[in-house]
Amino acid sequence: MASRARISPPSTRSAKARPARRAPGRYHHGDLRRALIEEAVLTIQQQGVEGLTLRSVAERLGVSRTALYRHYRDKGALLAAVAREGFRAFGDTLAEAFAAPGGGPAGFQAMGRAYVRFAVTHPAHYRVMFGGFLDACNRDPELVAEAERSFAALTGAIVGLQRAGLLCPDDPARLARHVWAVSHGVAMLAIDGQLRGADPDEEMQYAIDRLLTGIRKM
Amino acid sequence: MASRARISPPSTRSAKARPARRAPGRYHHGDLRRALIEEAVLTIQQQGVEGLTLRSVAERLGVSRTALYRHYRDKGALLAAVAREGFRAFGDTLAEAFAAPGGGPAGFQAMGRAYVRFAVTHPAHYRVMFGGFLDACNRDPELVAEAERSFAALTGAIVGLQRAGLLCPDDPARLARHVWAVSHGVAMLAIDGQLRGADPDEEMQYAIDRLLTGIRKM
DNA sequence: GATTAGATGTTGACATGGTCAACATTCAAC
DNA sequence: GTTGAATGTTGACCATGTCAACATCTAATC
Repeated sequence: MASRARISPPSTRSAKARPARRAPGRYHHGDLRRALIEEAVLTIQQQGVEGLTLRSVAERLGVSRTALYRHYRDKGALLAAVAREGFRAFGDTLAEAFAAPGGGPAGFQAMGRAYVRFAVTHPAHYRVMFGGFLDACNRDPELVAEAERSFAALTGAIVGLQRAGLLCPDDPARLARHVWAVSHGVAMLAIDGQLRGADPDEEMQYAIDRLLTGIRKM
Repeated sequence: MASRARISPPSTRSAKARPARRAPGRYHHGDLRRALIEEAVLTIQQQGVEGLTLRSVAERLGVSRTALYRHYRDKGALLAAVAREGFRAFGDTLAEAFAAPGGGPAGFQAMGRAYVRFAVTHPAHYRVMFGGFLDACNRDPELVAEAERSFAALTGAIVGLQRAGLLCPDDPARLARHVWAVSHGVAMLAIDGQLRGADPDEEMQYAIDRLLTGIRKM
């Protein structure tokens, strides 16, 4: 049950999960690499990806504006790091949600709910992960690998249900793309505030039900 | 069958749909307001929304960098205009697709296909429309009205199918949100190039089929 | 046709932001 | 302690959005 990756691991930091500023009087920060990601995430949550500036991140961490370049090639690399961390936590979340009820149909549904819940809980990560802010050059292999792992979790669950005779026998990859599209659609609308007041959790539960049984009148 | 709004009306321009540059020697452009939108769309298609700069748009139109401000309050207003035009064409496209086969189930399916086709054909518009690039302040009433009209086209189609006893009797607005989420998910994955080589049209047709009948084994 | 007000477009300037080059400080291994 | 690598700083440059002041054109009026 222990997760492999937590986005904000419980640490000695304040309850607000504020990234560590450099201790006063010290020249080195200590863990600037990590603090940069955390502060970037915070900023994105507050002001959106477009509102993210390296200078404000540096200032908030009490560090000069170019200190970042010792750890990331450029702004895109920082965003890629955010995305990579996001995919790692995302994959873990999906896998855990599926495994918790012992897999099977309950696990499948739990995974769907966890998908949207992750997006709503970590909109900054989700937006960077899927918002197309990453240049092709910034899609480092590690990032792609993490993304593949997330997708594999979904495909695996589908294959399991098919073996149990609970899902139609279409190509698992095809089914997975469809399930992903549905989840992605709900997630995007939810974090873009376009659900017209509907509750994201309930919206996704409805989507899962309709996903399984369809909307045609029986 | 005549559409109320075409995104690129057939005009005297070249086949490349290049927006008109200012005629050499002339002080006024003639229709800068419209040319700005077209050039913005072109740029977004080529370089993404983040790659859009007012200066390059102006330069491409052979106009000074601040000429834009005689027609739009700021960059956001230009994007809002792009979105508004997009929603107008989008609503028309959906309505036409539904009406062409005489409505009913065939119209519903056609509308779904048209949804994704629009996104794939006009990714720049679609991204601006749904990508969250519009500030709340830029959501002018006209834009919201056009968006509502698009959504109403979908809801209307659903109500029709319900009356014909072809769809489950859930709240039409709820059903519409679900159908929209599915379509939006496929569309976003398609224009983000995340369909792993799958054909968007076929992907959407599959989604429609599963949307109607579900993925559970019969 | 001359006048003139409003529409349209231009130039110069400024603030913000990403990034590079050169330099400073600290840490860690010897 | 010495020293090379890691880490951080300062100054500068360029691109971009935007404002203020000015220039030019169009169209309506006399």
